[in-house]
Amino acid sequence: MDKKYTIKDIAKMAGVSKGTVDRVLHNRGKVSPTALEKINEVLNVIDYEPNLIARNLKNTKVYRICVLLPNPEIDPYWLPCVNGIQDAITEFKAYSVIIETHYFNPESKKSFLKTNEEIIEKSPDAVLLAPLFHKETLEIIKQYDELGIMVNTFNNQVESSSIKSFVGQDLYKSGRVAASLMNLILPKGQIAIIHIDESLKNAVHMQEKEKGFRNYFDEKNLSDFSITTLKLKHSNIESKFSVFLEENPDLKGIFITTSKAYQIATLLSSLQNKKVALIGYDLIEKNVQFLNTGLVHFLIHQNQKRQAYLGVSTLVDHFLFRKEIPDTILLPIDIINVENASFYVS
Amino acid sequence: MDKKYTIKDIAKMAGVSKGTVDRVLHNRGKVSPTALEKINEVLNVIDYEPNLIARNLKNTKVYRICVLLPNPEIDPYWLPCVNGIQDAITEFKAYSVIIETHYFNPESKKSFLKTNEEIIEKSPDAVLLAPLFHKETLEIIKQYDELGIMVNTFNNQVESSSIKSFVGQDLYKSGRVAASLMNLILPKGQIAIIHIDESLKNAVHMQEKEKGFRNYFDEKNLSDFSITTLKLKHSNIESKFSVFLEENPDLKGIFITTSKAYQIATLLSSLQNKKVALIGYDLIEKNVQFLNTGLVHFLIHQNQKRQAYLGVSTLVDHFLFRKEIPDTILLPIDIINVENASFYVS
DNA sequence: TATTTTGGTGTGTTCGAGCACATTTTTTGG
DNA sequence: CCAAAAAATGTGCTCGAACACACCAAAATA
Repeated sequence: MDKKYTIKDIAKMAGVSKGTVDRVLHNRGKVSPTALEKINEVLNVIDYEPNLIARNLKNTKVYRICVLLPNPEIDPYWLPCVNGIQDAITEFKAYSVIIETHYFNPESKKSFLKTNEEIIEKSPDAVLLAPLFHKETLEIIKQYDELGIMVNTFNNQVESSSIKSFVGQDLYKSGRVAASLMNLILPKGQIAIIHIDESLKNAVHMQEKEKGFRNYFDEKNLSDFSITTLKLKHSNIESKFSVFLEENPDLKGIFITTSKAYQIATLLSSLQNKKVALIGYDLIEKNVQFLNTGLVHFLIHQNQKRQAYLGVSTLVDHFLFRKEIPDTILLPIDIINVENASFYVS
Repeated sequence: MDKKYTIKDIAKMAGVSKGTVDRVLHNRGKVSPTALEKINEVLNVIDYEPNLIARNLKNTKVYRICVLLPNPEIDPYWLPCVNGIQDAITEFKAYSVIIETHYFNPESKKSFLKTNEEIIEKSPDAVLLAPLFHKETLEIIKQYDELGIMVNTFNNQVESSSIKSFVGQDLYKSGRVAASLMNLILPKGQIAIIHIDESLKNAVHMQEKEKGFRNYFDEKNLSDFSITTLKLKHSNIESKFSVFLEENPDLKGIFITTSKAYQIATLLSSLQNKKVALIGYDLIEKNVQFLNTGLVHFLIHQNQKRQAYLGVSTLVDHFLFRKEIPDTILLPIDIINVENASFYVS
């Protein structure tokens, strides 16, 4: 159990050459029954594990992994992902992999398609993408599939047999988690679900969260609550939200399904006498600030950094160390309040 | 940026031999200023990263890492740690490391010392230990230090310059997290902090949590709360706790500082009309069951599995890949309720 | 019987870093 | 100026797996 055996050791023990052992280990045939038996006997006794380091040294192929995600300068939501990818690049720079990041404009399907064309030009071994646009994603996945390029996704789930793996969160469940926390803060009253988003690209995301949130209250038969949905865009937040507040003076809680909770918190902070429970998503700086001031009660951590990191690292582990790629990696739904936030912000 | 450069490439570019490049890279001296300059010029232009795989291949030393922790058959609290170590063993079995687990009886200082002697016999390169007994730990750490054996710790923090690293949680902060959740569940009333433990070995653990818990309420000047501490042992839980309940009929919440919340929950479940908020530690099966039935409101996840895994993996990364070992790894204080529990139980 | 085809086996080289040692060049001192 | 010492540089081997290829036998074919 102590020693690490090598092919040479096995060869010596079985009284054959390392070439024969190698043929047995890889079922390459051309081995006599006598030799096969002798080698198998040895293999049954010892616990042979091929040295991964030596195995890889011979492999001079440089694997190329392209990551495709929205430009974080346009939407800072994606900044943590870039950091996660950067971590992976640093970690794996000493190995024969090249990890490249490509940005597209999250407001433009055209940009998404164009960036994919650029990636295909580079003929990578795998791509990791944030498939914001459903229809377009299916189109380009078909192309990748034909070219034999492996496709992994993160953040958004798209059903396709050509997608090898998905890293993300169970959004429905995360809506339920938010609901359970809201239920804890409030004994009863009116709750608003607010979707803040520029385009419809996150529609599925937000809907799943809403479903989970509503389902929690439905299931519990909590008739003391009434739930309203409100859709906002950046351009109309202030006006539309103030109207909503006026029309619903008894509003007790708000669940914001995107990372823009700070925008609602900002508006509420100007109305001193308003006391509304806020639950939102993502540990971006502005949100954490409002967590500290007490205006935001809970944040749900989507851990995009780790999503992106895992998306890349499973690919690297696959190419370099022949590890299996899991179909789905669902990250835990971390509950964050002011007391434990500091351990999650990297 | 694309190609991975090798020492041979650098040698060719600088017009010298790979031996000279090697001497420059390792400051081994015996290099003329002319050669040094030529090589440095090349190094400034390209981005050389030595191939970790090749570097390690030459290193035939088999590193031995011994892990020392309480026998999980005596205290199942340690079962997740064993799983974490098992994960590490599986992951690293193809590398030149041997990871061994040694158990001691958590009730016996003698057993702790004896197991340490056994480990010293094996002359490992590093040990990872759960330092349950403070005084004894300092003793044996001295021995390890003299033998040049690296010592890392997890679960319990012990201050010593001879300890290279600690993986665990900020217990004070975790007490505060528990308090913040309790404060959310209860508007006011009496709260009990219950320590359930057979021996005093976890005294520091429990005290720190209590400190954090009390500090939260002190800081907020929440005079609507009164906090009592109760110490229990397995043998007297039932009797002592029922007496306590009778004497404190207005008890509204209980914070259990160990993983034994299920024991309190069991007792409370027999008293139907009692409605007390329970917050405890650790996602052991019985605790999660009570989370599901609603008797336990929150659990704080100490993530022992990951603690143990990280304790081992940082050592392996250090020996094999020359990674730095961080002084302290503080895992996040995960807040668990019935809705997100399933993502954390491994 | 001579020659090709197989089946079975062992040998040798490669990967990149690291280091020991051999070789060449330069410097020093008598 | 030459020998010896010192400095600088290059060569060659090693690690373990993987695979190409060389080799030798026995069997199949001409």
